[in-house]
Amino acid sequence: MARTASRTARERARAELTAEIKAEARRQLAIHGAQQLSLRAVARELGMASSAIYRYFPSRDELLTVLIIDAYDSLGASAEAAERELPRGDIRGRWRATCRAVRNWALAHPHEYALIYGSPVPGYQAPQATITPAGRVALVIGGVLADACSAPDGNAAAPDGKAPDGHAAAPDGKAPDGHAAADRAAPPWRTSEPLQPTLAEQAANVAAAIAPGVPGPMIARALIAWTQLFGMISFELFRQLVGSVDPADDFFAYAVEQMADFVGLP
Amino acid sequence: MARTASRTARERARAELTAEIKAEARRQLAIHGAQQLSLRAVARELGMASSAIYRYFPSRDELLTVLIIDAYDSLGASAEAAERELPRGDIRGRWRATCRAVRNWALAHPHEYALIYGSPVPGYQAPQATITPAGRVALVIGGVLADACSAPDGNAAAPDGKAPDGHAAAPDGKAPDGHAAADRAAPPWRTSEPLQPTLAEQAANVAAAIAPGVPGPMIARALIAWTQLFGMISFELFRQLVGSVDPADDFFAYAVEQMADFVGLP
DNA sequence: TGTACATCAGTGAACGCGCGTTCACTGATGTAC
DNA sequence: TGTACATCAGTGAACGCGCGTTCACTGATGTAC
Repeated sequence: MARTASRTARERARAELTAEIKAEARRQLAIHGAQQLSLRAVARELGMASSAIYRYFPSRDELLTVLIIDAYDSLGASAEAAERELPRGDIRGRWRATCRAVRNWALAHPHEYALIYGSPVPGYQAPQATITPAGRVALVIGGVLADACSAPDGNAAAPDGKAPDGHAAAPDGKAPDGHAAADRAAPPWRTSEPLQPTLAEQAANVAAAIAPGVPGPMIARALIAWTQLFGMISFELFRQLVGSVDPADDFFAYAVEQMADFVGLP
Repeated sequence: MARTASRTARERARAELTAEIKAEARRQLAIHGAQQLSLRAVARELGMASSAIYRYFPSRDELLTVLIIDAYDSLGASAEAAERELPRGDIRGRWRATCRAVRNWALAHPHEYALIYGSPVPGYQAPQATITPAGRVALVIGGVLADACSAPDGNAAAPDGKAPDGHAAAPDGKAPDGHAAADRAAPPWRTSEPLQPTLAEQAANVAAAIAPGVPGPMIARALIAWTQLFGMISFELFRQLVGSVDPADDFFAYAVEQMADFVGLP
């Protein structure tokens, strides 16, 4: 008992310092960018010898990798938490919440966003360990798409047996939030041209990985919306919208609804 | 005469070396990225003393600025050249050509693309001189939008007096390239909700700057397509599509057509 | 055309700096008996 | 509970490196008369 207590005491000290190093590294990131992340500067700021960092991270690149994984996980957790709060049947609400969570996280952590979605650090090869955390947001979106397809106005029953709430068509043929009911009657991806073979195969692979049961054209449109979402956020963060739609709040909200329509979400 | 000749001789030598320095700097950019761009390395590679560079560029940041301006100009010139080749009436062809030119340029000059559309270099503030070249592609797109609105199936006469060629509706109610004629009868931005006040104002400003006469909702949709285009290219270049739609050629072509429909181009 | 002078390109040494990483070391913390 | 030993965190000096920028200089090119 005393043994485990003291062992965990040392381990806890270690965990705390590891966290402090990461926190300071993130702070440096915010000031100087990923490529200038300096172990010496981190150590200096923490009041310890630069060589001490090597007790916690074997090299600068390892520290960078951990920061990348943490960033993906932090973003993924935000998106998951936001999406989880909505009733399963509120497909559009879940889409909206996910998009907003991504943007809010990006605005709150601009340099961590740049670290994972900006230009890659030259000479740095992202290791295997980043793949799973990098996919978390995509998985959330995939779930929304899958539920959209298996919802009552789709082609199968909702998996959780709940009816989608708050989205019955209004008597004037418009949804309560003002979207054309025609979108619901004939999802856009049903009326557009079929996909080219290569794209169809890629879409099928994506569906198998994150959105089982979702037809190819809807996946293809969702991929367009996906690149739009991150393109818009990147432009906002990297000051490419200054002079046009800056501040971008209204534009963002508009784009999220338009893309929901475009993908064919109810 | 002899005086001007000899003066231009020296000036030409200067111009040539300036170009060589920029070329070598671009090569370094491709290997190490913008932040690691080193005047010493450039000089070394050119076989001259590092101090000699200062006869041509007053500082590292000035060199970076010139590279950025060159990159915007090179991209802009590509887009303009590609778009210019198509008949004015072929709105969708011009849109397509512009999008393709942007992607092709990005694939051919990935590090220059990263320099202008990647994460900003920390501590580097883009000077005034970059603004005009940065807007060239946007101007091309603006022209396409403006012509789309003043075309015969729009609400005014084509400004150059030429009728759009090759885009008469086919008898089956489909356009020759398979897009639903409904798009043409009622452009999507006519049926969607009105814009929020802030967004409407921003759209009006954008229209005034690059696409006179284009209605706000079409501008807003074009801005969505704009961010989609660059988001897609950035994801392709920054290896964010690996595992889904990589290679991205088919996906790109698909997205370009879908976005043309989305914006409401004939 | 020839000479005296001014301009300019390019040199090489030096400045002061920060970096990642290694290494032999000191002390404190934890473990086994 | 106390002692002998092993493990581990943290130190400080040193390694070799590359960087941006300055400066006094040499020699070639251009200019004025």
